[in-house]
Amino acid sequence: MHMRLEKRVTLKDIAREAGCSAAVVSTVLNGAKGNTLASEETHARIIDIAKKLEYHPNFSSRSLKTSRSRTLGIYVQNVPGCQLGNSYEMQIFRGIEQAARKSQYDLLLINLSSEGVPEACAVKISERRIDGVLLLHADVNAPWIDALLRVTSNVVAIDFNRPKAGLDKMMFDNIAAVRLAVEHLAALGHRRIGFIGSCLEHPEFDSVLRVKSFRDAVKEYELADDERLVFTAAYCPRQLTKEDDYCGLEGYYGAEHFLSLGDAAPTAIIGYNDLVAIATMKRLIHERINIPYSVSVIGIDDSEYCLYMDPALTTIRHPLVQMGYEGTLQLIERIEGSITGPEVCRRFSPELVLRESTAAVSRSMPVNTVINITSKLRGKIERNAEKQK
Amino acid sequence: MHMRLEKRVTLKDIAREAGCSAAVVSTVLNGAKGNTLASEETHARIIDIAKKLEYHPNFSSRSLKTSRSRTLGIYVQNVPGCQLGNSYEMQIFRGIEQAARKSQYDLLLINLSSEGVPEACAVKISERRIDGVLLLHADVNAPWIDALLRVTSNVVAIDFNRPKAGLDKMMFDNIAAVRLAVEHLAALGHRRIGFIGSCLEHPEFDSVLRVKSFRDAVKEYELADDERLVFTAAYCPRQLTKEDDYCGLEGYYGAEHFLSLGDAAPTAIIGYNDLVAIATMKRLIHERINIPYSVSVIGIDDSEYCLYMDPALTTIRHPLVQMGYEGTLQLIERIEGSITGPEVCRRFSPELVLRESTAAVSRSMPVNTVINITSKLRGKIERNAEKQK
DNA sequence: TTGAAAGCGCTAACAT
DNA sequence: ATGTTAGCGCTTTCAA
Repeated sequence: MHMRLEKRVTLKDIAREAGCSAAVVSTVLNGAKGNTLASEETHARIIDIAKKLEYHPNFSSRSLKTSRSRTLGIYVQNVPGCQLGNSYEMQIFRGIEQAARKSQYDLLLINLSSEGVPEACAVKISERRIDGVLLLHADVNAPWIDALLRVTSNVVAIDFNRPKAGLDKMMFDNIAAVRLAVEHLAALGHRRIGFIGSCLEHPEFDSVLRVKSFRDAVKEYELADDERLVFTAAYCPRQLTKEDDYCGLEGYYGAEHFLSLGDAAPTAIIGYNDLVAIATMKRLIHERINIPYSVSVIGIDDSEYCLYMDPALTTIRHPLVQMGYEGTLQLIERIEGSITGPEVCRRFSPELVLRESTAAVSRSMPVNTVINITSKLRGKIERNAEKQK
Repeated sequence: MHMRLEKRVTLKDIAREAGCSAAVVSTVLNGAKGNTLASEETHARIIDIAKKLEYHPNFSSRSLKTSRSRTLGIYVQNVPGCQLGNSYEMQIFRGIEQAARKSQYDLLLINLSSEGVPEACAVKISERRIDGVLLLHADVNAPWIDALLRVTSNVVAIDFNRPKAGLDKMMFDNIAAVRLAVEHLAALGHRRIGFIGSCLEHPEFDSVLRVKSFRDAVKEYELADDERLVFTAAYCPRQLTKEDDYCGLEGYYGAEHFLSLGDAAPTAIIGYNDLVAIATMKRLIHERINIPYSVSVIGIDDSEYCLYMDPALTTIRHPLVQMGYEGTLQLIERIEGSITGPEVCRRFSPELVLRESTAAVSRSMPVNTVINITSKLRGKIERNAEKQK
């Protein structure tokens, strides 16, 4: 019972039914390539019959003929130990799917997480005549990318920030993101803002950029320019590993560091990502420090966890769905040849997501800070509704 | 520059180079179908040349000939408003990917979240000669499923619990999950356990099953059998909507209900899923109730949020990766005809994930319960390591 | 042990 | 306006 072999309807079937040749049917069904080859009448008749017979073109056949497959490959770089990527990727996927559907492309999953061989993309291009590839936070400087680019120029990298020539890139504007966080806190009256960066030996490009942006923003907004307010490996009690980093451990150590500063402690803390900010919050809460009334905390990324924290974490959001969407449209344009120019590199603007972990600077801590949980959940509902568009 | 049209190597190229016909090359490269048709020598030579020329078979061509595509379709049902599905699906995806890779199948994304037409699966089968379909928590009773089953029997539903004939199912053992939660709490000495079920007008099959399982487990473990300890719509101050449910709002109301019970309040609470348990925790924390020393809280599902809660939420885990993996192997066996029997329905066992939100029943609340965050994070690290296998 | 040939379903150049 | 034809790359039967 493994295959129901009822014969599928082909062009020939339609041709027979319509009393014409398969070629006519083909041209009619493919939109007649501009010129109205078939007569009004046959045209209508063929369309009719195709519908009646529930005709679906055989893509293999078409692909064999045209060397195109109307398929986009998705390659997600496996970031070991990173569990948080999940919802990230899914959001980008949503954008990709929307754009692909709109343009009638299908999506082939080339790599998600497994021990995927790096040359997988090139292989799929060869085997399946994939038309192009979407790279999700891939290490664009890996040698296999160059090999891939030698095979095709239909490659778009989504959510990666390293400079790299030869492919289109959809990037998150890290600089603007940090500036937005600083701006938000400054507007709330904070003057001493702490920043917790990555404590890896070789931090990701992203986090380096964020630390730098913070220092710039501090100057721009004329805030306390105190080196102790930037927590990085120098202050970290030990060299962190990748795993520590994915857990946001620097948030823990960073909080302790800031706590040790006494009067010089910041009144607001920016985590270089949400996980760090969350760990920071936990450490502060254990110290019975009220967030946000004693210290404000803000993250970057808007991962799903933010919403379930208590208080819910204010953060800076990537427009991930949009990045997926635009990246896919870009790729399709390349494929269809309407873009032939040099690579484009679009930078997507961050957005402040106001929740409960930031507040105006204040010295008095309210005695009871029971926050109605429904207000928080309401936020999620609205966000969902908006996402459903 | 939209396509590099360097000609791909074909069987013919190899044949020419090897001085034999394409037919021989084909048989050799396809594993010679058991019998050693080609001479030892030509065999080796052909393999060699294929490697040298970096030959990759053209799948379209093969598919055109065989009507098979070595492709599995993935259809993820769009559950409106449900953001939490993300990491769920990704975990199942991982399992699917592993199995598919192992068996050399590729994965086509048929539907993720958009307004995907329900007949999409059947269309892809027709157009792309997809060999089978994986349904992720789809509503198996939707009419389009029947239409699909009329086209193919190569359909496996993953993570769905409604009874349904005609397709293979990989299901989560809800009954065992609830029993496991109860068992864990009972072992900790709890005798009055509260359960918070869904408060929807028409709750999902899952949650109904979980409530029922709870009542059974209460009898089995001879716990306090007090109707007030089962919070469902009857006690809910208002009829909840789907969105409220996805936010776990019943956890909020459930906690209030239990709080109002005074001496009859439970010493431990089970949320019918993690979100509910999380909302319960929040409500209790706002009431300054210590978790786990005054009240234990446990969830079901093991969503990623659990780990970032404070205290980290003890829960019952779905073996999602495994369900994806096994479901895919099952589908492939169907496709390849090694299974022709009636549908199988595998039920996957839950697993207790011990974190910090449950503890032995106690009347004395410790004054200071600062938990070292590193122990918690350590848990994540180990889990990650284990997942990397 | 190897080769010739047919054909999967479609497209596109060319002929009518 | 419509038909004929060749061929995309592969598998597979049958013949040599």
